[in-house]
Amino acid sequence: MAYAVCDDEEVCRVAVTMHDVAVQAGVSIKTVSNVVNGYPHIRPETRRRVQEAIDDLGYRLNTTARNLRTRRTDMITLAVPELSLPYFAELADRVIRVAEEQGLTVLIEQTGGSRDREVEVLTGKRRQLTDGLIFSPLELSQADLDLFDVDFPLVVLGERVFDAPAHHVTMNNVAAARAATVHLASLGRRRIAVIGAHEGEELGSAALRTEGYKQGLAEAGLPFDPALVGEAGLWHRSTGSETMGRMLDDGVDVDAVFALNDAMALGALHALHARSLDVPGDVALIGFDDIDDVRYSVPTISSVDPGSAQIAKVAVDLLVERLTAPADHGYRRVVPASRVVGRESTGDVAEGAPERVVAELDGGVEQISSAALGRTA
Amino acid sequence: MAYAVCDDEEVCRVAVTMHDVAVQAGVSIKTVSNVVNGYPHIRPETRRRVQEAIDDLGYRLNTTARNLRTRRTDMITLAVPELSLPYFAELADRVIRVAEEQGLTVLIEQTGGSRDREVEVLTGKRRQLTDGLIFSPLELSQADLDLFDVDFPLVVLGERVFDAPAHHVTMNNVAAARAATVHLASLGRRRIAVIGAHEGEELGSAALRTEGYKQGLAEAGLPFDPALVGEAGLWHRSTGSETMGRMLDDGVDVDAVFALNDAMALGALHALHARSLDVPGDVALIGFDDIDDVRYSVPTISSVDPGSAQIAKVAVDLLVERLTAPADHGYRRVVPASRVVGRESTGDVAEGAPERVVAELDGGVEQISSAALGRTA
DNA sequence: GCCAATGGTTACAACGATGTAGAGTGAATC
DNA sequence: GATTCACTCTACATCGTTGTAACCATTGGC
Repeated sequence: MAYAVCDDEEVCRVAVTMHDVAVQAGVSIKTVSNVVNGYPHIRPETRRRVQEAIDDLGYRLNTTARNLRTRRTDMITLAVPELSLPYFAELADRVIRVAEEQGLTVLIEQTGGSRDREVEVLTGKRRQLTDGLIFSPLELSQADLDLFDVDFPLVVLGERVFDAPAHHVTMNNVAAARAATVHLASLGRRRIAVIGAHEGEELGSAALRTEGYKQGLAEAGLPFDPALVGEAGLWHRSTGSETMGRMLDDGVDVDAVFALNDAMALGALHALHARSLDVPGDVALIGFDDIDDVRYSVPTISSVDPGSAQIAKVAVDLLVERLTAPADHGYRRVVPASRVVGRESTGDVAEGAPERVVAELDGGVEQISSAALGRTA
Repeated sequence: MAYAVCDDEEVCRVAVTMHDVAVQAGVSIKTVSNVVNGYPHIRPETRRRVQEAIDDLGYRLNTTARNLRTRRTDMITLAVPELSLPYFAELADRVIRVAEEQGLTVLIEQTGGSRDREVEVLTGKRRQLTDGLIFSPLELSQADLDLFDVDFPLVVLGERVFDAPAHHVTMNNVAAARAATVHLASLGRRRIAVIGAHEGEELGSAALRTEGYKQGLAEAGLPFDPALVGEAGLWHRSTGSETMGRMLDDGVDVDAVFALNDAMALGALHALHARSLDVPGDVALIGFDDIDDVRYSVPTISSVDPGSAQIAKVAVDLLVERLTAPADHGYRRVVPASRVVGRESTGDVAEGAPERVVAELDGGVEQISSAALGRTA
C-alpha cells in the first residue's frame, strides 16, 4: 500500500520536532527531551520556557523515534483465538484495562484457530511491534514446545502447552471439572453428558476438563458411558447446539449436561429448548468460564468461574515482571482460585434468584525449575 | 517503567541489522534494503547472496526504524467503548480480519464510556502510534464537532456525531427502528415498550431509534405512552434487565418490548422470565444489532441487523482510501442495507425453527459537501 | 582559598532503516 | 564512435529521539 504524497509545504508541515521547540525556547534539544521526560534537574525558568514553546508550537513527542532509540515500545501483544468468543472478549477487555494501569498499550492478535497464525504470533513480523506477549494458544501443543523457547518476555495462558520456558497462567481444570460433575451428581442426576470433548487429545482444556468429568463420575459412583461424550472441535455456541442436538436426536438418555465452556452451554440450552426439554426440570446444565452471558440467559446457567479476573491481572503482572526484571527467577505457574457457581440451570437457586457458590477450589503458585515439576500450594 | 539492562554481550546481542547482512553478503546496506523490499532491479546472483546472508544471520527487519523513516506504521486504531459488549467484540473481530487483508494491523482502544478517554483517542499520546482511526464515540457529541477536525485519516462510526469532516459509516437507525416497531404492531401488540432511551438526547443511537419507535407507533396508529419508555444509560445486559424489571414491577402494562440493542434485549428477556412472563406468549421482544447471542438464546430473539458485516468492511475501506488518496473527494456517509430478522421472541418462526427476514431496508451512500447535506440514494 | 560534589546544560553519536542522487556497467541507437 | 538508456549498485543524509560524556557554574566543606 502506498500512501499519498503531500507537496504543500504549508499544509503538510510534517510535524513539530524537539528541534523546533529547542530553537523557540533557546535551549538545546536534549533539554527539551529532559523536560518532556520529567528529568528533575532543570531550572524552573528553563522548564517554563520549554513548556511554553511546547504549548505554543503544539509539539507532540514522536513515539516511533523514541521507540527506536530506547528499543522499547511499551506495548504488549495479547494473542487469542477470536474476539467474538465472549470468553476472549472479556479477557481482552480485562487485559487492556490492567495493562493500561501499568502504562502499557495492548495489541490484540486473533489467531482464529489457525496453527500457522499461532506460529506467526511467536515468530512473525508483528512480534517485534511490542515488548512482550501474552499468548493463549489453541492449536499449538506440547509437541511444539521448542517454539516457545523465545527470546522475548512471554506469558502462556491455557492448557495446551505446559512447561514452556515462560510464566504460565492456567486453571484448575481437572479439579474444577470434577467439582462441576460431582455437583450435578449431587443433584441426583445419573446420566451426565459432557459436551466439547476432543477425542484422542491428551492436553488442552478439553482433555483436562473431560478427565475431571470422568473423575467426578467415579467419585459419584457413576459409570462412564461413551455415548454421553459429545465431541465438538471449536467451542462456539453453534457447535454446542449441534453436539447437544445430535446427542438428543440419537436418543441418548440424558438428565444433565456439563458443557466444557459457556458458549457451548448456551448452544446446548438452545438445542434442549428446541426439543422442548426443560432446564433444569428434564436436564440440568452447567458450563465453564462464567462469562457474563450466563447470568442473563433463560434460565441462568451454572458455571465454573476459573478466576477470569485474576487470570488477566496475573498475566499482565507476570509479563511486566519479565519486562522489568532479568529472567532470573525461573518460571512460575499460577492457578487462580476457582469456584462452581450454581444458578437456575441446576436448580441451585429459585427462579429469578441470584447465584450461589456451591464449591470452591484453591489456586496456587508453582515454581517451575527446569527439572522436576511438583505442584506446590 | 524501566526495563532490565542486559550486560552479557553474547546473549543480549541486540539484533542483527541490515548492516550485518550487508557485510556478510558483501554489498551495501541499501542493496539489502532493496532486496528486503522487493525492489526489482537486482541481479539474481546478488539477491541470492543477500537472501543467504539474511537466512544465515536470522535477520529480521526492524519495524520501528522503518516506521520512523517512512513515517508510516501500517497500523490503524479502532476505538470502541468496550470489548465485553458483544456488538463491539464482533465489530473488532471483523475489523481486524478485514484490515489484515489490506496488510494493516489494528490497535484497539477501549474508551469505556468515558468522555476524557474519547477525547484522548482523538488527541492523546497513542494517536500517533497508528496511521488512522476508526472511531465509534459514545460520549462525544455534535457539540464536540471541532474535535473531529483532525489532520489524520479518520472514519467515524455510529450516530453520535454527524457531519464531521470525515467519512462516516452509520445505520438506518430511524427507519429500522420504525420497521421493528411496526413489525411488533403487525403482530397485534398494542402496548409496545422501548428500552434504552436517553431522555433529552437529540442525536445518538438512543435518540434516533427512539424516534423510529415513535414513528412506528404513529404508523401503526398506536398512541405514545411515556410509561412505556424505559431509560437506560449504558446498554448492557444488566441495564436491560433492570430497566425491564422496573417497568414490570411498576405495573406497566406491556405486551411487546423493543430493546434498543441486543444486550439489553437479553437482559430484558431475563427480567421477563424472572417474573414468569412468557416470550412471545405474554410479551413479544425484539432487539437491535443482531449479534450472535440472539440466535441461541431461549427463545431466540428477533433483531435488527444493521449490516454489521458491511460496516466493518466499509469502515476499513474508507479509511484505506483516506490513507492512500489525498483528501480530495470530500466526505461520504455510508449506510449499509439493514433487515429486521424475525425469530421466536416475536413468534415469527415456530419453536426451533431458524430465522425469517420480515423487513428489508436499503442502504445508501451520500456525498457530503461542506455545505448542504441532503440525503441521497 | 582550594577541592569535591552537585546542578544545569550542551554537543555529539547513536538507534536501524529508506530516499536521493549519482556512479559504473553494458547494450541499443543514431 | 558518441549518445542515450536501462540496469545494478553505492554513498550519504536523514527520520526524531535519547544516552553519554563533558562542560561550566555554584555551593559547601575544610
